[in-house]
Amino acid sequence: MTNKKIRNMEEFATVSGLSRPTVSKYFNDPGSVRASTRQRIEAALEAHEYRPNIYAMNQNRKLTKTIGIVVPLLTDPYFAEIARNLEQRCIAAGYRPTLFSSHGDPALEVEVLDTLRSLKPAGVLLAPLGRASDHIALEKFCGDVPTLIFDSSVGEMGLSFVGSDNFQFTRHITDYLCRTGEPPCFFEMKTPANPNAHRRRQSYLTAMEAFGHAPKVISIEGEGWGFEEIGRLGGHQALEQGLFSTNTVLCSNDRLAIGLLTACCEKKVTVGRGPDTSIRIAGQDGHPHSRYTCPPLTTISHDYDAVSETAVEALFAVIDGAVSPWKSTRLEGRLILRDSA
Amino acid sequence: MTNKKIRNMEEFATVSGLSRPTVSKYFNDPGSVRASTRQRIEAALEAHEYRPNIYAMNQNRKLTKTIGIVVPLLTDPYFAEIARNLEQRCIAAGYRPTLFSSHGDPALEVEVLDTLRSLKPAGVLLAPLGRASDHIALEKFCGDVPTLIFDSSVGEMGLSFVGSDNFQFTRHITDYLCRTGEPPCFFEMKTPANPNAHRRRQSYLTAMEAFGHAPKVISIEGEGWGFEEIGRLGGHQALEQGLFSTNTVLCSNDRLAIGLLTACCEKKVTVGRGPDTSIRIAGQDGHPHSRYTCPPLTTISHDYDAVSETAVEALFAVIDGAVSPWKSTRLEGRLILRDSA
DNA sequence: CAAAATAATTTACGCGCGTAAATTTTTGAT
DNA sequence: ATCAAAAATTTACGCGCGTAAATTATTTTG
Repeated sequence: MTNKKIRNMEEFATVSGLSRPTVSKYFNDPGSVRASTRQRIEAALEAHEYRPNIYAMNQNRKLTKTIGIVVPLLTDPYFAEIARNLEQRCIAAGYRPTLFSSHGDPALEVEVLDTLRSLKPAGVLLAPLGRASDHIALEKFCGDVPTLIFDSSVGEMGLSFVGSDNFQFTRHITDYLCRTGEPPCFFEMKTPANPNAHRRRQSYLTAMEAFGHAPKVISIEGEGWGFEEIGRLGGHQALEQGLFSTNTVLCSNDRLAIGLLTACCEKKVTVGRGPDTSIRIAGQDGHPHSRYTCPPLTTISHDYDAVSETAVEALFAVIDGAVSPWKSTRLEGRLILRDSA
Repeated sequence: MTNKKIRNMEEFATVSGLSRPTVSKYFNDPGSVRASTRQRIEAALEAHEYRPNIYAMNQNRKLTKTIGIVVPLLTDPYFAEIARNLEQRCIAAGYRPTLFSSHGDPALEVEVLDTLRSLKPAGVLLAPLGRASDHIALEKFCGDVPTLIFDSSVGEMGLSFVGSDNFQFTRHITDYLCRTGEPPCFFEMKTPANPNAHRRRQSYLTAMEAFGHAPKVISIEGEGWGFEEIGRLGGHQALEQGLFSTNTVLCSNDRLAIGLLTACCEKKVTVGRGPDTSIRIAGQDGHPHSRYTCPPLTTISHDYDAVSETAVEALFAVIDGAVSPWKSTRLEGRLILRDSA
C-alpha cells in the first residue's frame, strides 16, 4: 500500500498535504479541525499507517491521555471485573487506561502511586487497600494527580468517592433473611481489610434491632486478603463450637461466604433454603463466582455498571474542567436470590 | 529536606556535583559508573527526590525498560495469578511491566498489540487467545517486538514457547482416576477457545487406550470464555441424557468442572470419592478457586512458579543479547488430590 | 613515579512533538 | 461581491533526555 515508511509527524503532514501543527491539532482532538481537513488526514492515515510517538507526545503535553486504574487485588475477580468495566469506558472516551494492582500490599500501593505520578496521567481511578493504606501517601498523591476514589472510602480524599451503599446492602439482605426464616447471624473478619466491613456490621446491628431480634456477630481471626481460606477456617471453628445461634448466616462478603460453604461441605453440613437443609448462608457483593458455588449463593450485588459509569463520568468531568465539591455517591445493590438462602 | 525542586537531569546533575551525561549513564545502568560516583548520586537522590522523565527517557532510548504482559482474560483468576507472578519477576529484574487483557476478543487482542507496539517495549510476554487469534497479526507483531509466547501455543511464533505439558497433565490424572475407580469420561467444549484442549483430549484417548478402557468423550456446545456457564448447561444436558457412561468425569479444565459441579448440585447429584456419592469429578489447571468448590476439586495444577520463571528468564536472555533457536518448553503439572475424585 | 587504562566532562547534536504568535487562506453570512 | 470570523499555515522555540566524539581528570599498573 505504501512504499516509504513515515518516520514522524513532519513526513506524515507532507504526504497528507498539510502542515505539522495542523496534523498535531488533529491528533490532540480530531474535532478541532475542519471536516475536509479531517478527511484528508484520515485518508492519509489509512494509506500510510502512521502513529504519533507516544513518548514525544506526552513529553510536552500538559495533560496526558493516560488514566491510571488501581485496585487492591487484581486476582480477586470482583476487582478484575470492575477494572475491566472501567477500562472499557476509558477507551471509549478516548483515553489510555493503565491497570495496576496493589496485590494487597500497602508498600506496593505506594510504589504504584509513585509510578503513576511519573506517568503524569490525566486522572486516576483508585480503589485503596483501605485500613492498611498509607493515608499520608494517598493524601499526597491526591494533591498531585486528579484522583477519584472508588469502592472503598478512606476519608474525604481525592475528587470524590463512588461506591456502594453498604448500609442499604446489609439492611436489605437482612430484611430478606428475617422475613423468610430465622434471623441471621453475622459472619465477619475481626480485623477486616476494608472499611466497608464496618458499615456492614453496623447496618446488621441496626436492622436486627429494628426487627426486634437479638444480633449475633461472629468475628473470626485472620489477616490479609485470603478471604476464602479465612472464611473456611473460621467456619470450621464456628461450626465446631456451635457459634451460630440460628440456622442462618449472613457473611460480610461473598469470598468469606465461599470459604464458609467449603467448610460446611467438609463438615457435611447441608446448605440451602429447602426443608432438608440445615443452614442458610448468604453473602454480599455479587461476586462473579457466586453463581457457581454449591449451592449457588444468595447475595446482594454491587451495581457494577452504575458504579463504574458514575466513577468514570465524575473523573472525566473534572478533567474537562468542572469544579465541584467533594461528594460521596453510594449506589444501591440488587438482591440476587439463589439456593443458598 | 529540600528547598528548591529539581526540574530536570541538568539541575540534578548540578546538585550532585556531576555532569548530566554521567548522571544519565547512572540511570541507564547504575553499575556503569564508578562506586564513588554512584554513592554521590544516590546521596543526592535521597536528599532531592528526583526521578527522570519517563517520556523523555524512552523517546530516544533504543531499548525501553517496558515489558508488556498480555493475557486472554484477566477476569479469569488463573490468568490474573500468572500475570501477577510475571509482573513481580519483571519488577525484580528492573523492568516496568504493563498489563493488558484481550478480554476474550480477537479484535481487542490486535488492538492491544498495536498499543504495545507503539510503547516500544523491550519485550512482550504474550498468552494468545488461541484459536480465535488473528494469526497474521500475531506473526507480524512477533516480527516487530521480541515476544515470548506462553500458556497457549499457536505455531512456532515469537522467540519461544513456555507452557504446561498438557499430554502429561491428562495422562497423569487419567491414570490416577483409572487406578482409584471407574475409568473417566472426558467432558469438554466442542469448539474450545484454546489449543491446549485438543492436546488434552488426545492425551485422554491415548491414556484410556493404554489402560484398555473404552474412551467416552462428551463434547458440549458453547462459544466464548464463559466456561463455568457452558459447563453448567452442558452438565445439565449430560446428566439428563445419561451421557456419562461411568461414574467418573474428567473435565478439560477446572472452570468447566466448576460449572459441572454447579449442575450436579442443582440436580442433587452427590459428588465425591466417598461411598455415599454418585459421581467423581476432576478438573485440570489448578485454578486458584478449585480449593473452594464443594466438594473441593481434585485437579492437576500448572506449576505457576516454574512456568513464569522459565518464561521471564527466556525473554530476559534474548533482551540481553542471547540468540537461540525457537524452542518449546512444556512443564509438568502436579496432581492435587481433594474430595471431588 | 611515569605511562597506560579507565572514568568523567565538555561540547554538540538530535529525537518527535507541543505550542504560541503572527500571518495567510478559507469559509459563511450579508 | 464584501467582509468579518474561523481555520490553517508559517515561524520559531522549547521539552528532557540519549548519545557520540573529543578532551581532561583520575585510577591503576609496571
